[in-house]
Amino acid sequence: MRPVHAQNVRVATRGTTREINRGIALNLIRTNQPISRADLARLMGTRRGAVSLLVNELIQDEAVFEGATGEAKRGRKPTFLYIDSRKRCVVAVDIRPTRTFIMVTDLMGQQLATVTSFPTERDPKKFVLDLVRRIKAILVEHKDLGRCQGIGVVVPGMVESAEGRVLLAPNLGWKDVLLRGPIAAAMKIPVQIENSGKACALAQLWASRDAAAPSNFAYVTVSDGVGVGVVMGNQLVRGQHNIAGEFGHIPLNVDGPRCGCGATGCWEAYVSNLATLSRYFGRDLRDRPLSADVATLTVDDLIARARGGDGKALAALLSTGRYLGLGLGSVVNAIDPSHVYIGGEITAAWDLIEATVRSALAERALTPPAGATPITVVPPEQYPRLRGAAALVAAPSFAERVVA
Amino acid sequence: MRPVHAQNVRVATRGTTREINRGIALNLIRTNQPISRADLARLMGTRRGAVSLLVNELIQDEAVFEGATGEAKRGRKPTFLYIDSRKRCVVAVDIRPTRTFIMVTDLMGQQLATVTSFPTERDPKKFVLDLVRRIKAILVEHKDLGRCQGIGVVVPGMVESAEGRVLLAPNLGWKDVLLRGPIAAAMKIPVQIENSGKACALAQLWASRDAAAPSNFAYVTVSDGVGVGVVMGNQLVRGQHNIAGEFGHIPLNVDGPRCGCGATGCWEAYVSNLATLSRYFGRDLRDRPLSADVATLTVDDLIARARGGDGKALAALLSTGRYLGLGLGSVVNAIDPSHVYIGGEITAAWDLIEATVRSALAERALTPPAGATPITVVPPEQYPRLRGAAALVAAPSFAERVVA
DNA sequence: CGCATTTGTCTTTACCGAGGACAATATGCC
DNA sequence: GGCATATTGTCCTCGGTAAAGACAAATGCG
Repeated sequence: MRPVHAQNVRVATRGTTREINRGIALNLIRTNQPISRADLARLMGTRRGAVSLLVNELIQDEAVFEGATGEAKRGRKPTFLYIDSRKRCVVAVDIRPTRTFIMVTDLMGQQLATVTSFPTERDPKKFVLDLVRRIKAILVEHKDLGRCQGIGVVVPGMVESAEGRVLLAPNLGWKDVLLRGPIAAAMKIPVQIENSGKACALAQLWASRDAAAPSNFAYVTVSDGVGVGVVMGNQLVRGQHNIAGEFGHIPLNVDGPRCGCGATGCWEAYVSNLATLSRYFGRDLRDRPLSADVATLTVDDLIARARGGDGKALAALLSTGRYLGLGLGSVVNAIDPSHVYIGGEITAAWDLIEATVRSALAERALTPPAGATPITVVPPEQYPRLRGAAALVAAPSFAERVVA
Repeated sequence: MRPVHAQNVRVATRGTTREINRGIALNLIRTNQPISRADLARLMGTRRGAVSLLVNELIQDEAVFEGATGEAKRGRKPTFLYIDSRKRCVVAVDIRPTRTFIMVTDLMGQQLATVTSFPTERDPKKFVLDLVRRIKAILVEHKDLGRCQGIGVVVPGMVESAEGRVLLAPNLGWKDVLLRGPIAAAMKIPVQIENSGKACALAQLWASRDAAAPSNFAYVTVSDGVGVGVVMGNQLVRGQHNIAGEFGHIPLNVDGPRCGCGATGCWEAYVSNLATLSRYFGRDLRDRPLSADVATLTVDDLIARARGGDGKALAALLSTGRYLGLGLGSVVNAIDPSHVYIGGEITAAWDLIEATVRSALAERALTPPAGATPITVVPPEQYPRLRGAAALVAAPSFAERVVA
């Protein structure tokens, strides 16, 4: 139920029907490829004749191509249709406090080359120069991947979309950094910047291949910070300033520890990697200088120690698990998702902490079904952030027309 | 950006263009009435001929009627079009812990008769009998209002939409109460049940008459409990189980006071009317038995005492104001609304607490613009809950067709 | 009264899906 | 191999719709 306003309206014209169906056909090919015209017609509930015209238009535009003929039990063999991602690629960039990662994918988000990484230069100007140089090198090296359609960049912080500006990324030490312009100018390719949580949610949304996939979900990334991407009604929630989903800075306790954002007792201050490690060492690691052993220990190491019998390590993880569950309670109560995805280093210890997380969530959820909201862990090997960065570029070309 | 799935798809047919434009025309008439066909054509950016056909169809269906001819500087005078709400009415019901309110409106949500109220019967079965009897009496008394199109009921609690079941309304003492079926069966009229916060948000959404009105906002009702209705992209956010927006049970402090929902430190436990009064009296009013003076004091009385110079009363209100602002910080961080509406008894003291609320909000908001999110107070005299109940019935008939 | 202006209707044209016919292609049974 | 059957993809006609513009009706002004 959505009211229509004068300035919003996009009146349907003679071509609107075609436009809508073209988008539907393209997306059904994307999610069901390989698929024949006849099957497409069945999925769409329309005539083969109509579908043929749509498909031929898509082929003309090089959005789709005809591949091999498929097999059929009886009758004429079908011609399979595929999204045409030949000779095109997308560069995905994941900026993280210590290292930055680059991956090349096709328009479907499939990885085309090995992931490379380099230390993150903290000075924004130097960083951009460094990044551009490395992307150019990769594209020259992989000329076979075709023309680069765009660059998607994810950042652990708040991003303003219109200008591609990083408003605030405490863990990077960036504030009000204009990223898109410089990169786009140097590369002469469209560039998209987005918060990592939102990008992961977008990738998850676009990875779904059937209607059974959740259409209301939250994607929670737990790393140096906590980012949450929210999808409602198959749409990424951005909010007024593109900073919706900052559940990481909703309090567990307003009288709690100070957080990098300036407030106190944020969820992030309880469950970030630094918070987990701080609990293990029994002191706040933000207080510098760090001793050498402390500085190099990672959450992965901590998990290894916990598995190796280190009781203190396990206790720190379980404590994080409990806070993670309590915060998930806030997410569930606020948006009532059908599913929650969790990414980040802590997921490697999921078998150790799941029960704790679940019971803490159930404590705060308002109804038993909400407390039992399914949780899926996304392992780092799937590169959720980089897939999200790729989706920033690839997804819009499949975007549905918004009516009215 | 929204992917299309096989089972979701609604392929555009020959009639889809018309269907879309019919909806647009109907909504433009609603938000701009009185309006002529020619003006409508200009708003829609289409030809008068096309609009005429649409409008005549709407007139045929009795959705729109031709009223008086308007004035024009030169040329032929236009025929004004209006939404046809003649001989139709909607019954709005607001169930609250102590009293239940009934109002009769037209399809535009305009009040048609005086608001009546009666004590809320706590036993659901008896309540339904009582309510049905009273609604029937009102409809008999006001035969001139025309045929009742439906009954909208708002409840301070979580509502399951499919069956019209109240899942949990702690302040009413209701749990898993089937409301819609019994009322609909007795009245033989469609009945809609909804959470009061969601309904208020819906009414606010539908009351907007131009595109400048916020399309992302939160409506916070602070009374016996705290309800929040969230609108994103001109659409009410319901979530998977229709319990999205329960910010009232997001913690300010997980180690805080016990809340009616079973958890601890919920926002509601800090800012509900009972919490405010408890602070004033210096003890938890949920602990019975109540002494006579305590039981009858309302928040309105407390505000009067504060204005009369009662320092303790003012302190209690300011304390509530601070917690209100901290909780609003969570709302702002989670959904980044362009606007926040606040309703409830506490709004009568807005001039006393606004500064406190705003500074607490700014403390927790992540960016200065987010901290400065506009807040509008909706006074009780506008009957926001009853307008929301009416919108439950009236809004769907103007609902936009959802494509794909 | 004649002219300009505006409204609302009507006619023609073009676009597109619905429906169905049809050729091409493949399998299985005789 | 020949024939019936099934399936795919194309083609043609029909009906619904907006686009474009002509036109009559209504109104004010000189």
